[in-house]
Amino acid sequence: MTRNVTIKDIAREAGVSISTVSRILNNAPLVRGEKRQKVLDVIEQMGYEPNASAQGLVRGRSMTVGVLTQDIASPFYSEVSRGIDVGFSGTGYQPIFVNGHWEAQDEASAVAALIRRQVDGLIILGGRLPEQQLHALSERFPLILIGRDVPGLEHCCLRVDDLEGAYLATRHLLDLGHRRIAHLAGIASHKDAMERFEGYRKALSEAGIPFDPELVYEGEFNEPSGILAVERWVSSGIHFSAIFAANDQMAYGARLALYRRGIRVPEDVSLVGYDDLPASRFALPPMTSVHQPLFEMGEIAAQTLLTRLQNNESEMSPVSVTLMVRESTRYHRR
Amino acid sequence: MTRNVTIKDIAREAGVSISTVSRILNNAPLVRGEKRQKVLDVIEQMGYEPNASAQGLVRGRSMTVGVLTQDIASPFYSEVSRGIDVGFSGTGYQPIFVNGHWEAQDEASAVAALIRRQVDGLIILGGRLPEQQLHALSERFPLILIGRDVPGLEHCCLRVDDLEGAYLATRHLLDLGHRRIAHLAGIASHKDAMERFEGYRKALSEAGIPFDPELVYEGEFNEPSGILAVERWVSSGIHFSAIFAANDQMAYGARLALYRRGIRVPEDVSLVGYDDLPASRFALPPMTSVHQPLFEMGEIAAQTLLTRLQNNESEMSPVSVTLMVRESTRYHRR
DNA sequence: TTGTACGCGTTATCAT
DNA sequence: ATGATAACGCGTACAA
Repeated sequence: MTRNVTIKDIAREAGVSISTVSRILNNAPLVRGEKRQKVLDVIEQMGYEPNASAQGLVRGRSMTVGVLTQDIASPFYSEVSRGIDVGFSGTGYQPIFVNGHWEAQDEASAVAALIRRQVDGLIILGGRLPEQQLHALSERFPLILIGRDVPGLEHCCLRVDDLEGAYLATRHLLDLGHRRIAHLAGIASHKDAMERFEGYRKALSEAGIPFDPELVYEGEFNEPSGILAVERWVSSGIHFSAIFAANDQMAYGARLALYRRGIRVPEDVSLVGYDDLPASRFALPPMTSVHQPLFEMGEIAAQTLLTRLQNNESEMSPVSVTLMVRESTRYHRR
Repeated sequence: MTRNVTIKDIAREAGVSISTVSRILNNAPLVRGEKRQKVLDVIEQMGYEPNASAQGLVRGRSMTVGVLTQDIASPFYSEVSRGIDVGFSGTGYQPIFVNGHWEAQDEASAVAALIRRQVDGLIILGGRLPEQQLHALSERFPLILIGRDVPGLEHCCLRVDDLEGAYLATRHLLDLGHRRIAHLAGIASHKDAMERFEGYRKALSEAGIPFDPELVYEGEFNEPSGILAVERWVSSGIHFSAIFAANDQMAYGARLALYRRGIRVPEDVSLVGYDDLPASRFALPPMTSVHQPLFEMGEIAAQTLLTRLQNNESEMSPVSVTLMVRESTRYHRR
């Protein structure tokens, strides 16, 4: 509606040239004290804010970074996003969040939108963009990949050891005496889902327990999948004393289905999730889960990108997973 | 790293002038078919993307809208954000999300950042910006306010009737025969918290039940508050057969505290939440809650802003709340 | 110490 | 049908 105030307006009002105003704004050293104060007053009074587009155009840097997430409303991504947000706050860089919905098509157009907006760097969470495109992107600007593992882009990838996390979870159940451990797997095309599956199998085989495909259900990383899995197992008469879910949301669904069947947790069945979402601390009972430092991962991604934007090399601090043992798991009496 | 491809590059490569390229990009009608194809090929091959900053500068519109939320990771805000995101997808407008953390200071600087980025419109969710500043903002560009009720800006405010929602919830419990209904209130400085409190009192007084301040606990809209409230009530020997929480997160905390005390839901105590977060459908037991159409509110906000950006007047469709009755509430036997 | 003038990439208004 | 050119708001090399 109202036109924005420009440097030219300030200059006219203060009776100086635009370059003087510009210099004051960028606090260059050579400006007379008196005139300086006058101009600052006018800026304050007129409510001037510099035009970032124009600044970006002339400086060649937009001071924005793009963040491609897959689902803005998923508790998983929003924790990471919060870390990214905090990591950039006060740095002058503004993160712009866009959604890819796990569709290479959507992701590509979202990235195109970011490029049009001249982002200086890019953080990508998960997704299905072809590796070739990721390589191309890393040529254009600093790139951070979370939850992907791309050959040749190792220095860009912030990875957590999903196999290790799943191994820890399964091992924990084994140590408690469980032998029939069901696995609520994630979407097969997601790399992390497959690695968690691998970790599960690794722990099993180490313990000398034969793998039973009947105990595996491929879910979609959401609550209804967990319900369906339990329904399937129970109605098929498949026995199990524990469930390891590839993420917390599926575990929540499984928890509800068990409740409906009158199967108690942890008295009858132990339950382990993955992600350790904030809600898991308040689940009934508080749920054992593999903790990924989501918030910290966001912060690390932001900080690493930041140093690379300043043309400094930097290693990416590795992050490790830990098993948060709570009350949804207990000893299995033979 | 690599410089971006510009129109000038395309023009040189295709052997035409920059105005021709620009015309083709904006599909102006008057371009020769042969030359046109040649240019399109070059654009495709060089991977050109228009510079949105430059476009914004000359057009006076940045095609971005600002969204000021308070906490990017809260399930409440992320549902609304998702609606906003969907509402703008495919419109050419790009929403930029920033966080205010419920601090007028942070909010003001976040808004300033958005103004520097030349947003064409603004959506503000909650927050504590002084009404005077909101008025000033509404002078600059189309403004939508969610969860606030500012005198003089009624046409900008997307409100849900919090008093009505709380009334419905409390009334539901009264209809089930409950007489001692505890209220887990929200932060007193939040308008919606106070309205929910009012709705609770209104239902009570209509039913001829005297208000008992002992039954009210002021929480902070998070899970630990719910735990503390129940601890306080139970340890003080205060009797109640139902709890109405001013949001779902506090209800989750209360649920856990009841569980720890061996108090069953709904057999011993009925529990009603507010917000109807996605997780409430999968709570143990699935939780009765006041549903606000968060996603739809985001969509409505986006659509309304969109039409106003095109200088069309538009009323804001009102949204209504509904009580989702699930399994955490049941009849109270006298 | 301060002002003038150019260029960033794009669109739009002129000529041609 | 196409090409030169003036803006848009800002930073900065250069001139004064």
